[in-house]
Amino acid sequence: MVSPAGGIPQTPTRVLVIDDEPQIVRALVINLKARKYEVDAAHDGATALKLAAARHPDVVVLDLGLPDMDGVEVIKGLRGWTRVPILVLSARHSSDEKVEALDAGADDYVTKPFGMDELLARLRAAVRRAEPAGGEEDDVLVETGEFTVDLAAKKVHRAGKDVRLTPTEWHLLEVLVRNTGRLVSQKQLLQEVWGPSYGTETNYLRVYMAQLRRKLEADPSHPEHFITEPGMGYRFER
Amino acid sequence: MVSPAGGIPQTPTRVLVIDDEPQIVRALVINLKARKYEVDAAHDGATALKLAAARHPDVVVLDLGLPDMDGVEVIKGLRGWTRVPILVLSARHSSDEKVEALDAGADDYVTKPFGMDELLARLRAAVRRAEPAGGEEDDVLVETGEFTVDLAAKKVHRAGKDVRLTPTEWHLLEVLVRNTGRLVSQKQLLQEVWGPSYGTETNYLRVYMAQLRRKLEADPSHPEHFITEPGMGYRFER
DNA sequence: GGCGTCTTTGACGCAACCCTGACGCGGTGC
DNA sequence: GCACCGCGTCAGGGTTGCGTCAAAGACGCC
Repeated sequence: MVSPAGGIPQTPTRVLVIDDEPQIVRALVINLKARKYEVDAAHDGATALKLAAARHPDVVVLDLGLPDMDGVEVIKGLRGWTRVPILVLSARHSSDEKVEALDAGADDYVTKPFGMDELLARLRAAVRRAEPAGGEEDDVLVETGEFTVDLAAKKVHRAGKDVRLTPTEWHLLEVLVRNTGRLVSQKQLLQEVWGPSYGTETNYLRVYMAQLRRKLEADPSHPEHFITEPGMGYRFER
Repeated sequence: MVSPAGGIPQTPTRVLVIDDEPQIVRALVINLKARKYEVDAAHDGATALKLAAARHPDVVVLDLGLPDMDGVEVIKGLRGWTRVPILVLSARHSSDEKVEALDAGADDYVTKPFGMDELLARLRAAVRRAEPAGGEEDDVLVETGEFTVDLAAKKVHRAGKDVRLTPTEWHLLEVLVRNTGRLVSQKQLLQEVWGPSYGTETNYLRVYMAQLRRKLEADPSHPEHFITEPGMGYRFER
């Protein structure tokens, strides 16, 4: 229900469908594309392995009954180099087959005929748990010429040292940095930092903007990064 | 059949079984213990949530039909603070139920009656993929100028000797070290160490941080590694 | 059943943070 | 040219949060 971790526009999830029955592939592709997945399809194991290597899918849906090789071999082939979630489809209900596939490295096993809703739900579950735990750590680093803001670690670095910020200072900085280059209205700042019932206490802003500038700007009285837009709000520029 | 990933003598995998039918619980417990799993059992949702918080299982087996609360609520209760794999058991075959449980955060869904072999295979799959990705051995040893933390062996070494830590002290240290350099909020620390229902008892933190510092810092009253960020949380620095 | 260890709880001093009010300055509009 | 409004700056005081210590309660072990 919620887009994972942050409001960044997510790149679409890439699915690799491996099945030799055209009607199943068609049904899957239609349903997946309707839900904004990006879909590749393969009809045999060899192509599947090549496609997986080339496209690096986020999740694999694999039918065990392939013309050219055993499905379990495909699983092992994938597991040799990737931990991508593998969702196995199969007509076989036998317990042994399931155990074999799962122990070879499959993540889930669905027997045909399957309900599309259930399959999609299992797919969502597989993708969800493959998401990185907490640490993204890549783009959370915002740098300017004078200081660096690490949004994940909640750290500010400047001139080789860590800068100590109070909770309110940090909160204010965070809102501004998350809107780098954009104007943030005074009301929005007040409500995000001090709570929804605040909206007019612009003196708070003045005091705390001054603190931020004093701690981060080279020349606090002539700010280059924390820009005042008179009557409107503030803007953070890198 | 194979001890998961690596030759390190593994601590046993801890399973939490939640089911109100005694015979199912018995069957599961017997089979799991025979395979060297460590097993806890709960017969209702409330005890289950408490047990999960207290014992931190590596995987949860959850029957949706509980006497005191909806199984989906148990899933949500767990997902509020942990990503532990959840394997759902249910007598319901309905597709909607499956979708609801999976989307609430379950990892797998098995309908009763189930084959024990299959269940165990699915359990192995769930535990396997929850393991940390390939890069072990990098972070299991964290060294500072004064002491060394071995996350795998659960040991702390300092000045040529092992430092004795109580379970709570260790748990707190572990959370901090796994987030080296990052700020960890008081709420997150409390919930990870004491359980999801704790979030405001910051006095616990104060007491245990003091213990850690006394045991590990050169000058406990001027800590260099366990840094307080007033009003926000704590941070471990190497 | 007694003992030791670990956890929880309370009280106290101190430092840090947040709020508040006063003042000066520059720009805008009348 | 003057008054007004919005912004930046500074310093003081109330409040909160943190570190420390000590003692009681809970738990497991022998």
